[in-house]
Amino acid sequence: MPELPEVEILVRGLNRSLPGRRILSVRLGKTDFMDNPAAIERELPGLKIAGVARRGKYIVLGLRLGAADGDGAGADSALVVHLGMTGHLSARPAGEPPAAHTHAQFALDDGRELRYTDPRRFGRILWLAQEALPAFRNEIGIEPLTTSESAFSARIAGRHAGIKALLLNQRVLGGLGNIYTDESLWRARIHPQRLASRLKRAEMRALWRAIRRVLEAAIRSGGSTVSDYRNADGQPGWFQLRHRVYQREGKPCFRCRSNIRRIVVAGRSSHFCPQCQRAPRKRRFRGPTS
DNA sequence: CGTTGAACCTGTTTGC
DNA sequence: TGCAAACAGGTTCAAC
Repeated sequence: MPELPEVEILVRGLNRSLPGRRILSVRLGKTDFMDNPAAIERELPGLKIAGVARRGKYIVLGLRLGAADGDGAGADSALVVHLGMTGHLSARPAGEPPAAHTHAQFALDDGRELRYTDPRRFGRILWLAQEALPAFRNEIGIEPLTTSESAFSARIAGRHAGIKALLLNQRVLGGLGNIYTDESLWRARIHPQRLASRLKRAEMRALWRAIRRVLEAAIRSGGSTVSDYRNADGQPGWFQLRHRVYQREGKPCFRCRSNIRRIVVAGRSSHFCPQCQRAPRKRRFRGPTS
């Protein structure tokens, strides 16, 4: 469910009610997707949630030992959550029966429980001490919404790799997934199989602008709900109604009415307009020619 | 460096 | 109707 816009909307929602709450106790279910479940059970009880932030697709709950109320700055440690494909995080009344596949429950001091639910368990949960936070943040690439175009170019230009693979690489750019990669490439009129090193300067600029505009528009629409995404209040997003290519195979392009196609690029379903997004001359990895 | 395919796990949709 | 295959918002790792 989760790419940058969905995580951002969720983080904003969590930030409306979590800061200042204290974690009373922890209950874990299946823990095979957690880095160190014992540390989570040991460290979290008694800590206060200072604030909720986002880094790429990760949710970072800043935790603090002290009694001083928080503005989110200066956390002593953090609970870091990645939603994978099907993860959900929400605060529910403690008396409410947990949804199926709820694997973590954090009892709060206001009668609610912060619950993590994830049928496929492709998500990730870890606890990081303050000293480990900078290294964690550095593993993730630039933030699309708060970084300059020149920083983006520096990370992309000249690299001998497919542009789709680069945009999906979280060490290059933090937050883009399959939906927003396809949507951005369509807006920039760049074929997903193009090589980054072959992009012209104008194309790089168009791509950067497309990424930012798509992400900002998606956030304004509350994110995309393709199947089961819900925000902190349990509400779906609406940006899926504005998708131009994602899951629109065989439907007409919004610009030229050509039929949208779907091929596999970088191991992922990739949707594009064959007319607006011209294929590179030398197609990579073709079968024998006839 | 780069690419591909498989693996991780469950649920839903599609096809025969 | 029933069962199998395909597919899914993500990441990681082995192999080449």
